[in-house]
Amino acid sequence: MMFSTKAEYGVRVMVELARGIDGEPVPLAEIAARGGLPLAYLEHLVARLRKAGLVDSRRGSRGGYMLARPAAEITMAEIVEALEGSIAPIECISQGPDGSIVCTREADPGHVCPTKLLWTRVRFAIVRTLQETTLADLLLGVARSERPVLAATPAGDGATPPLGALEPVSRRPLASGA
Amino acid sequence: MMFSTKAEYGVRVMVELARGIDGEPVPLAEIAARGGLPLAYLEHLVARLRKAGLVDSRRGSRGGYMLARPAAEITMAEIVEALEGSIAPIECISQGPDGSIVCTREADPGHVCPTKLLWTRVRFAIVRTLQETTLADLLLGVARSERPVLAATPAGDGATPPLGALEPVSRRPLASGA
DNA sequence: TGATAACCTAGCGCGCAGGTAGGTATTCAG
DNA sequence: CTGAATACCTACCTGCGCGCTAGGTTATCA
Repeated sequence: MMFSTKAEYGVRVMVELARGIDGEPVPLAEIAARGGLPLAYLEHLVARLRKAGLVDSRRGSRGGYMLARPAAEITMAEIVEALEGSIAPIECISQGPDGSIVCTREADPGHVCPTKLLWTRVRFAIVRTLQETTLADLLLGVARSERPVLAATPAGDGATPPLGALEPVSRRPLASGA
Repeated sequence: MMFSTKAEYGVRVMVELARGIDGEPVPLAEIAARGGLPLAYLEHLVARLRKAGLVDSRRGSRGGYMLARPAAEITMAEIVEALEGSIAPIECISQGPDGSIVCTREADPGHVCPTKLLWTRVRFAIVRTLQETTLADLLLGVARSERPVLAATPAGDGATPPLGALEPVSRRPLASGA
């Protein structure tokens, strides 16, 4: 609904690569078959990942793809942005060349867009989460598989609409080294 | 890109309503004209807002829309959800009837989807941000630049550190040359 | 009584996500 | 050397939902 299948499939591909034996490339066909995903489509996605320097490839027989870096040093932000392009919650909010957040409808310098604050916050929340989660985190989450996920909806709070159960972000790895 | 114009326009409408004189309805045509937005389209959006109990209406001459509650008691989460439906970062993640987060591709009880953790986190980050921001916050932000709840302070706009500064995607291979 | 504005239902175009198709280049096993 | 396996590339297709329009019917006020 918000991110496309590019991000969804792409992250799955990266997880599969992270699971492979170190140094041994994983053929894309294997990943496609295992996940029930269209191979030809994955090829497009993995091409972007390669251009972004997230995966390396080996051609020919016994070839395939492998992570360009250790899983702990690859953040979801890198993966998602390589696939989806610059992250923006809505059309009118984007990131200028200098890194500043600009609002399309805020042409007049005098006029301040009241909604800019909201979308800036939302964008930051998303980006931060994507950056704080590494590929290694996803693998760990699977290893310690059956966590007691809290399924309680705090609907008692009159003002709060139906919201989901959530898992706390417990770790914050994010070594700033890239 | 992620939220549609429904959310964008809808929030703008709500801001305009919040600016109106208390008790005096604001005609939608006025909001449309002021924001340069298509009136007929806004009618659809405001209909959803009304069904969600966020706005009240008065028909006929001198009619219009007004907030159903004080601006400080209306969260962005309510607005966005009324317009966009249940908030989910991607297709395969949705909220079950019991409030728990379910993953479409995770049918097998034995098999744990490794990417579920990521999207659950992302969803939570978005929802929390939307809930922590009220309509009144946006008005205040316009009146005076206030420190946001999250450290997302865009006050200087240069305040997007390497952390928040995702490299723009280097490849635009679209080249759909006519 | 006429103007104003909410309210309702139906439809439409077109961009694009999501996927196919078919080819070429490279590497390995035997 | 040959053929299979695999990455890599370019082009094309297609359904559908977003964003918007159209044209009506009620309700309310001056």
